[in-house]
Amino acid sequence: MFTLDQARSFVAVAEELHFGRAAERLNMTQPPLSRQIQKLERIVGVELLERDNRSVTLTAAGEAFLLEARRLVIAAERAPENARLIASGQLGALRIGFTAATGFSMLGPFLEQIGTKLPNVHLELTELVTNEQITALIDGDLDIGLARPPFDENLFESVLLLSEGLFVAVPSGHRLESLQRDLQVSDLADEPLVMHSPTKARYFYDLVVRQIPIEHNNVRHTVSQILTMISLVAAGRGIAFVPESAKVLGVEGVSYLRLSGPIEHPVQLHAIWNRKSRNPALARLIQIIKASQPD
Amino acid sequence: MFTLDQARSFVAVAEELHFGRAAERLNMTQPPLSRQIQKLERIVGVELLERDNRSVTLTAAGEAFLLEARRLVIAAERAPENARLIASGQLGALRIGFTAATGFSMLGPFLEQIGTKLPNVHLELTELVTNEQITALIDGDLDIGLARPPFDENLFESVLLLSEGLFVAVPSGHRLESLQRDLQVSDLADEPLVMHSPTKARYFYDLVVRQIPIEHNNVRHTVSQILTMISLVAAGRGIAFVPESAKVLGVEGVSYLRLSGPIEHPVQLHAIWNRKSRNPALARLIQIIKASQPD
DNA sequence: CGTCATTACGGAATGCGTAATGATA
DNA sequence: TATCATTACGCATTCCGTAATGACG
Repeated sequence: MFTLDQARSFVAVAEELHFGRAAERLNMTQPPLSRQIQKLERIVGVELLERDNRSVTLTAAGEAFLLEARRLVIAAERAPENARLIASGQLGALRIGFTAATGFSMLGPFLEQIGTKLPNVHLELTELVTNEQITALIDGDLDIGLARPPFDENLFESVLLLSEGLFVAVPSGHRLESLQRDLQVSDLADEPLVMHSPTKARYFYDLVVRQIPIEHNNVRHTVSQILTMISLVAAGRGIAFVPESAKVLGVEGVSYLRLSGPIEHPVQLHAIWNRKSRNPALARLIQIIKASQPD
Repeated sequence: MFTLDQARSFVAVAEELHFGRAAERLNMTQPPLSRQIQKLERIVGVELLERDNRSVTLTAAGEAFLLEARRLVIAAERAPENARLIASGQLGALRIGFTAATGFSMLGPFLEQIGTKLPNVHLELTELVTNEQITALIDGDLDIGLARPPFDENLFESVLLLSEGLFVAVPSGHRLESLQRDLQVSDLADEPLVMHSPTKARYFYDLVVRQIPIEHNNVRHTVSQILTMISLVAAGRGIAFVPESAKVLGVEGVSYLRLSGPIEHPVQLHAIWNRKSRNPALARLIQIIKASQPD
């Protein structure tokens, strides 16, 4: 097989139609150039140039080969470009997992920021609950997740993106609404509840249970998605504990009441990624996240 | 710039994900392969493979570069193919000149034959009188012509393709037609003539003059193209000397009468080409012509 | 200890540049 | 004789293969 150098040499000679000038252009002397062309012709098995000692001409075969050689040289010169961009994280793909709740608050600005800073990185979005994100991250099916704690510190690194208040969603016109103040835990006794699934929405479940003594008799439904909860609240099936960002869901017939508690913003959202990930675009994204969240 | 060998090496390693097997596939030992990959990575400026001493994995950049490298290697392997085909005359283009008269007899079968034997050679056709063909052949604007003698033997080589009888074209119902036999030169005395141009259709002019004592007073028109002549004959402007193949023109109101002479088939058609031509497709065509016309 | 990639080293091949040769107008 | 491609030759570099080393389960 011939060499890219030979192809480049041939292109130069074919364009100059003069070994001397071509050699100059290639920063070499004529003799080695002459030999390279001869070698190329031997490899291709065809006379590419007609030298009649006064002028150099392309043969018909040479003309065809010139096109191929040029394409080849150009392709070779450009080949590393993408690889370099990908390695620097400026080009590539990021597979982002997010929970339904984040989809309505955090996700938009988050993607906006990535899109601005990494315009050539393709973003692939998947809605997954935290647990699903964890396994996807472990399996390498996801690059980064927007999820709730806790995470295994050995496997994952994370950054706190957002803390927000815990609210109580009630059907519009509910008696609690008329209190006209932040709710206390004691206000909620005996209220029928739409609760989080202790397995699929463990974070919220634990968060709520930690703050409020739940009467399990009051639990009417157990669901895993915020939107489902709120729909059930709207349908008058009970009240539910939701993050402040659930307000933007804009479901009709639901009011949101702040719940007082020991921590002002107990509901946390983290960006989380696998420490083993080798995706350069992720590394880049992490830099960006850390730079904009310096805590 | 990296080497095609390095690209090929990389493709092998990336596909095998194992230096040992890749080396085997490349018919070499591991150490040089390892070095080639390192060198490639240094040139590209990026880590393409992740070696963790138990397994080899592609990095994101390596994955992108693999695609480029594969394309490059394949393109390089195929590049000589067309050049070789062109050099052997099996691919390329032939610019063929022909006279109007040949267009109606010889040209069809001639092209048919080329098309069968050289299916991948593009045929470009131009209608030119012999003189124009000669200059086009000299200028390199034509590869081969179908023309009438004489040719400069120093510049051109030629092969006799066809000899045919000389006929007299007369308006239908002409008195000569009623003779019911081949015409003699003496039959034509005092007939008004549509004659060939001594410059543009020199071959026919000379041919006719050599055989028949032309009374220049009888010459009504001087034209260069057979079809024009016959149209004038049909219009009753006189009689004309034409090759037998003119019959197939099928002009209404014209009859063709054989003219006896010293030579039975005095009208010759040659394939003619420039000895200096370097078009391999022409060389191939000449072989074919000579093989089918062994004289 | 076995596997597999990498480094160390010696010898062969490749490839450059300078000098000489050859061919052509 | 001048120009330009090609061959001759010596030297530096590249690159292979064998052998040794290193990392990891």
